[in-house]
Amino acid sequence: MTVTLADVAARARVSPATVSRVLNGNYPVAASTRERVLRAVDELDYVLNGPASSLAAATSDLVGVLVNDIADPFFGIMASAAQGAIGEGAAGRGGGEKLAVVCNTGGSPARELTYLTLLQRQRAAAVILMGGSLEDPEHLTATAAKLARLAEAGTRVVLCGRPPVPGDANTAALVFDNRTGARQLTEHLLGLGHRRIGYAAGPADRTTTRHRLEGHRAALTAAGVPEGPTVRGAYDRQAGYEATAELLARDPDLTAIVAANDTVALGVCAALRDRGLDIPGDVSVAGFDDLPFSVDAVPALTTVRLPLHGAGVRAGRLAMGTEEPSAGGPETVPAELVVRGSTGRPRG
Amino acid sequence: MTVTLADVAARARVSPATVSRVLNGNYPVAASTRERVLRAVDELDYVLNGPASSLAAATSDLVGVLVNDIADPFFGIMASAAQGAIGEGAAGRGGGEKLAVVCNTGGSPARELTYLTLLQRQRAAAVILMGGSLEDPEHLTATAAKLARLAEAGTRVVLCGRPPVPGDANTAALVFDNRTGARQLTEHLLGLGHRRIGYAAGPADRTTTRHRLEGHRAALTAAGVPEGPTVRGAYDRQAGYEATAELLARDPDLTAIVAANDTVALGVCAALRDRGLDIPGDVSVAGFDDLPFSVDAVPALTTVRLPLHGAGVRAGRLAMGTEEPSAGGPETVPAELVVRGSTGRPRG
DNA sequence: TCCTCGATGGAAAGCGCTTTCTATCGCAGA
DNA sequence: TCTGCGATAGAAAGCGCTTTCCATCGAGGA
Repeated sequence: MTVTLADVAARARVSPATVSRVLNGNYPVAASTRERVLRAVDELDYVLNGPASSLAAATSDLVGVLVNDIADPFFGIMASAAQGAIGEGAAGRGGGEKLAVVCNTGGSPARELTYLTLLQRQRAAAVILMGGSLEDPEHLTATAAKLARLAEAGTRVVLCGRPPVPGDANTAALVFDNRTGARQLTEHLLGLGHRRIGYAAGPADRTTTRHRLEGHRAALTAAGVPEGPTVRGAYDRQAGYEATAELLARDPDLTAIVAANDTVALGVCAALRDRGLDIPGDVSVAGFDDLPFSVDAVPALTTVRLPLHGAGVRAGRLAMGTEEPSAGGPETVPAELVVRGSTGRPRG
Repeated sequence: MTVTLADVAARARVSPATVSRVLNGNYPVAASTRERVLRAVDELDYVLNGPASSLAAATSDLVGVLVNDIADPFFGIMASAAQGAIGEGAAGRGGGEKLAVVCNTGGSPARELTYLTLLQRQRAAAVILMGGSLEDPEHLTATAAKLARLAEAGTRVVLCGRPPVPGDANTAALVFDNRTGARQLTEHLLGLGHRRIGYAAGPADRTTTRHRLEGHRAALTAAGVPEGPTVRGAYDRQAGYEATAELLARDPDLTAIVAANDTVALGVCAALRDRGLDIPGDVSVAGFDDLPFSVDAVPALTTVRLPLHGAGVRAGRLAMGTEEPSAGGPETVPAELVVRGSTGRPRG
């Protein structure tokens, strides 16, 4: 029925061992033999049995990329970059063809753990966790334990945009400098003269949410400006829309609103427009991430750029083992303020 | 070192066979025994060896979802929906925990084939191909052959947003009604009085591009209106930006531009704005897909809505086998015209 | 000319699980 | 009390590959 290694061996008049060696290319095989084997493979249209191979070799070519929301370009861009890096890495070396797959956790801790277990089952070669995580102690512990087991079993673990597990200095980690980015953004607003700034935050208990909020507050504190209203919501446009109403209700004299990210900012803009408020004339708006559509908003969004593509590539290479993690703990991915039309001086 | 089935069996004082049966739940095991086994599993923190299991059972729990561009929400939304459906399907049944993974082909035929092979290696339970495909005869043949082999090996194949392979009536297929959607869109423009309509098309040789263009032309032909300029480009914002310059150069009196999709439309809008043209006062703009950000464009984009989420869910269920494909060939997913502010009557 | 070593190829022992095929046990029917 | 059957559990044979020994064959070196 299905063609096996043995069939190929028989056709090429060699032993199964030789076929295996030709396919894996990690053992000297005479050129003529190799060619004969490859021809047989071709003629029989043979495809290696992955499970059998993984079982015998005790490794697999699967690389898992866990993301919080695959429908969000923030993750899409990083995942795409990582997948690209993993693909080209494979092309570079001889037989290391890796299957990079992305798994969508939907931000659910349970699904995250499930995927991690499934990946562990598959004896994945590497796992990349992208994006902030829930700050629930229980989940953190469970995740840390899972990652430790994975690492122990030989799976390379890479954290990308998620703080490193405390006490575990040896898994590669890329952390986004959300704090500094957020701080610069608020400083920019402060510099323009804003003193009443609302904040449309992301979901509670998420590292990304917390870090951005901390940066925001740090800027405020440093400038001696009192903190304005803050409301929390999901990382989507509707949350931004709703947050705006709430923010304005709490302080009708707001002159600026900082959003958890660009998507939320879009919702904020929509809400403002619907109330007949001008951006940035009446209220300035700022986002975060600098996703592709941000420049197309009207007015274009002031935001903080994160080198998502670059981070994804780096994560992919770390996962492939083609690049080594930096020696001194987690690497910081810098954030860069991008000023556009959605922020301006407050009226008055 | 690593815990195996045998270890669990020893601890629970049963045979490996029994442990396997408890884990797979497809054979009667006395409640007391089952409990003892489960406790042992828990105590030893046992995780099934996927490759071994797949090898012995000749099946795996992997479901591959191939998309053209994971950074594009068009695919992100569908993939997310499919993954959700596959996850919940697993929760519903007893042990059918499936690992839905998305693979990013980047629109490259070669990568598509590579992923298909890799999935075939893994003896994937199902494969979902999302989005239009390249219309190169050679690639079509190769893909069809690959899919046939997969199906033959027991992998369920689902096409979502891609035309069915000719001559293969038995793989499940969901086809988007791009033609009708595009036609309605252009009819809408025609109804508003537009007679000089430019078209910013997607990449050549792609089914999606062709179908949308055909619908557009059909509307034009039916109305006896001559076709305006058409330029092709990628499915991204920059392509739209550049296409606009070209379109306007070819016909400075254009009163409307139809874009291949919403992302391209955003680029068109940006280009128009940069030239000081009003939308829709000077030029009307229309997109396709109705991605989430379309409503946030200013003015909000007139577009054609495709039920991406629903299609993704359906594809996921077909892949799981929890829903049967419709009997009479491929299912058509309807497109719906959504009129918003970016289209209006031409001046004069 | 004999021996040693490098280059190749084969034999065979698993990798950890699933799944027949059997064996056992207890109880209902006769 | 004996037979038979349903319900469980175990034994053992692989699933298709990788990889560690070994065996073989020439070609130099002594």
